[in-house]
Amino acid sequence: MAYWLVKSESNSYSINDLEKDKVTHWNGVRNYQARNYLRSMKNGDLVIYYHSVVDPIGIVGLARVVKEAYPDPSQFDAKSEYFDPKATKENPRWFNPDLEFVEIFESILSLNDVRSLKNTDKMVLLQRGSRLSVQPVTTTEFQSIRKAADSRD
DNA sequence: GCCAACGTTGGC
DNA sequence: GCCAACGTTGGC
Repeated sequence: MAYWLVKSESNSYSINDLEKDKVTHWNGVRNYQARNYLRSMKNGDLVIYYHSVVDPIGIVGLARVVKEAYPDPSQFDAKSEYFDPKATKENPRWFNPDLEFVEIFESILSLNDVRSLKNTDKMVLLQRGSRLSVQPVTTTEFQSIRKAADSRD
């Protein structure tokens, strides 16, 4: 099993929205590296949910992969902001998995909180200039975050 | 609001 | 295929 991290702005799709929806198609990503990670996700992988840009910024909870990547329908929709004229149904460009809600942490782990944990110094999230909205997370990184979240209730 | 960092585009 | 210009991301 692998671990991942996804970013979302809480005013567009927060973890509370995911809790309400139970499952969502993680679509609208238009970056090739992020897409490649999305296509690598396997059923059962755990996904750290991160709220970016909008305060409070930080890690807010967990999701799980429940359906492996399939074509993002919005790429074919000329009315969608995610429309891609170069994508065809025979040769789609963008693929996304379904994620289901797992849990909301007792409190948000800020970037500084994450920095202060053991084994997180190599996390993609903390690297200078890192803008990827889908990132791989190692087992040790995940365990540090899991432990920090559990010690806060 | 600033701006560093990065990705994408397009002229050549 | 290079690379300058531009647009976007995202923390502060």
